[in-house]
Amino acid sequence: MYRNKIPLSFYRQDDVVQIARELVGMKLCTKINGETTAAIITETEAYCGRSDKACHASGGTRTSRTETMYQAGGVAYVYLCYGIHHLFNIVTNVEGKADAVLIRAVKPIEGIEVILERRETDKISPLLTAGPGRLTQALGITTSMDGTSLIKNSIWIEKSPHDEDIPLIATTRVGVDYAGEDAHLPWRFYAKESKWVSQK
DNA sequence: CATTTGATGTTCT
DNA sequence: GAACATCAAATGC
Repeated sequence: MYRNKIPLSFYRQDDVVQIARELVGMKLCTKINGETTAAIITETEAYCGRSDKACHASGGTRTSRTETMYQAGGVAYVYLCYGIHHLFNIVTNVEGKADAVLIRAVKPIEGIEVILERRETDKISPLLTAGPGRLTQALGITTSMDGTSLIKNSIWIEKSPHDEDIPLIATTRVGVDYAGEDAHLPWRFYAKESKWVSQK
């Protein structure tokens, strides 16, 4: 069942923007307290530690929070946003280069009942998992998973059969107005035909 | 419908 | 003390 797991070599490539593009359509899986959930990634954003003012690690600043991003690609970077929401990122590139891809929206495909329970609702709609704070709650991802390897069996990503040739929209990232010029970079990607995205 | 506001914790000034 | 990669509920048309 785990044979389609994405290898570390994928995460350690240099071009974080290209990785963000390729992640759309792949399958994000979690297994927490014995409960497995899985969802197709529909929306991502790229953050580049060296040149991008929107990145927490811009300009090479290292803090205890961002230290995870400086690890070699293939681990989870999870941090708390606005004191409430856990945001899930995938660390990329080699050790010392702090790049990451934020997962902003997914479409649930396995473990729907568990997801409904975690979200405290009984309605299946994009409100369930479209939005960076929503999908982490739905899949059970919290800051305690910060630094977790993506080739182990609590969080991982698999290739899914239909992840080629999905029409993508490239546009500007959300909520990064403070980043000046870098706020205009077209580093947000989402599946054009999917309803499971955070906003158009 | 659109817009505003309260919740809430970690980081940095 | 301010800012922050957000969400949901409340308020204003």
